[in-house]
Amino acid sequence: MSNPTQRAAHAAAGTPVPRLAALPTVAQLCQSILARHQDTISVRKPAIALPRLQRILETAIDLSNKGGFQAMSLRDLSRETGMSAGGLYAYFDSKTTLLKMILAEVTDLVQRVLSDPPADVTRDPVTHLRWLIDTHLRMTEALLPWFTFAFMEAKNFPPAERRMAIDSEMLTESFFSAVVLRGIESGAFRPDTSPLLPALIKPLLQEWYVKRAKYRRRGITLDHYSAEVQQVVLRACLPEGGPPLALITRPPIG
Amino acid sequence: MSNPTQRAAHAAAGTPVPRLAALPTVAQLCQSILARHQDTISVRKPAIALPRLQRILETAIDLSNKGGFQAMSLRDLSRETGMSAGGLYAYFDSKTTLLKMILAEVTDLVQRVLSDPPADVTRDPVTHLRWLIDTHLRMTEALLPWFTFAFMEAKNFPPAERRMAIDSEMLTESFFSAVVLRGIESGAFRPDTSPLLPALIKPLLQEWYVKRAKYRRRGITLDHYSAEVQQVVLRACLPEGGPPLALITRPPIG
DNA sequence: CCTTATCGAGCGAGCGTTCGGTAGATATTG
DNA sequence: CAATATCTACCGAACGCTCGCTCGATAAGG
Repeated sequence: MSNPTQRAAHAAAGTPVPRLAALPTVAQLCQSILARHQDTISVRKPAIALPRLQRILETAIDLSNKGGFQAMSLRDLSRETGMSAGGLYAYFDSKTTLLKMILAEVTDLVQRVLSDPPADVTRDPVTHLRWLIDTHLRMTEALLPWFTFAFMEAKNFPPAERRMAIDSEMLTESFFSAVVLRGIESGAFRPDTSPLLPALIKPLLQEWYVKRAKYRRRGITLDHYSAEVQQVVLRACLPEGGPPLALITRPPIG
Repeated sequence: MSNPTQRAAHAAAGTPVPRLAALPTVAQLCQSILARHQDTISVRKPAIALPRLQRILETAIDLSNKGGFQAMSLRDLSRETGMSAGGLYAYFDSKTTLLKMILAEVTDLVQRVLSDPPADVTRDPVTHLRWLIDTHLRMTEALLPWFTFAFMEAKNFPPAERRMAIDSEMLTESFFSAVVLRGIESGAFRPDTSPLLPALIKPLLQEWYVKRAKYRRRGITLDHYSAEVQQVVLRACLPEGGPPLALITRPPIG
């Protein structure tokens, strides 16, 4: 597959990527949403508001993920949550607000997680790039319904929210852009690395959660998928004669 | 960027990819739809039916592409086409049928075009793979609103249509799979080429028409994008030491 | 007993769809 | 070739229904 010389060179590229910091739980996301919407949520006691809000959001996401947000009626949501139509309106003032709650939280989460890499990751661009890819994949895996929702609904937005979704995407791309640029400057990446590469990474990451069922059916694990995407991306930007990329995989979680 | 030895090797990989056969015009697509739905379209004279149907479909696609198919009411469509609500129903028997008309035509088109490569393209896997990528991109570019529609609406389908969309996607992937496999067998591609690679190509092609506005804003041309995707894909499956991939571009149309 | 949280019937608007009606083109007839 | 009959393509008001949302009534806890 590769000669020993290649195997010896660029050994750093084979180093395991550190695991991402602990992701927030769904309850923590809901707490954040609750805090952000104090003025529109009329229920005051957190002990009551938090579990109710969580149930509403999770149910709304579930219902939306089959058939779309528009197709989910508040009667559906009422039946499925066990709350009345009026009761729901203690937690949001319009159906659109409900959508914005979820979306804002997801985009905020992406920014928070990707902008906070462990110190030892940022030392070299190869590790940093691999960390970004792997972390994004693991984050979407852990909160799959939330990201599926965000992806599926972002397209049919009123202009204001659409703009928010676009900005969020640009931000994600900018994380990849920055690392690729740094890699080129430091000589770790080939100088003729395509400036389009950062834009091409995003759809490869989205593919994982958008087509999740397909990869589950085929028995592809997250570790496997992550390694393959890292491989494709690194082959596009690393100089030739590097280490055998097939060996680049993440250590099992533990 | 690359040494002369590399430049000499695998010269075939730098050969221009033949252009795709002429794509159908929108009028031809509508004619095909008209033929396929003779029994549900009650207007008999083609001289009347064809331009009307085309106006209806193009308007429906346009309206759907801002806000989604569900959000487009038949009153909107009626106003925008200048036809009455009842008049529209001479061309489809339900709103869902309208959607199916467009979708079936798009998936059929993909199959027809991708399964019919020029003879000289199929000789070697590298050229064939590049032709598939380039042709898919050019097809979606030529019929951008149709593909945007198909992509955006495929998600929120009733089970039967959803299955159709999935099958269509699998078919597209199978074109890439077949070529990659043939390339591995013939020794043109590295034997450890990821079996996931064909699945990863699709999102890179979708990216072009889904985010068309973004690339237009950045001044990225189709030729440029096509070349970059070819580069990323080929780097993932070609053995090292091949020709300088940056030189692989398509000849200008003309 | 007042505050807080929830209920659920009901409102107006808008949806996809239908259907009786009609103008104009086309065919038939004497 | 005029007169009549038929048909074609379309109109648009109206129907039944579901939607997001409201609001007065009600229940529960301190």
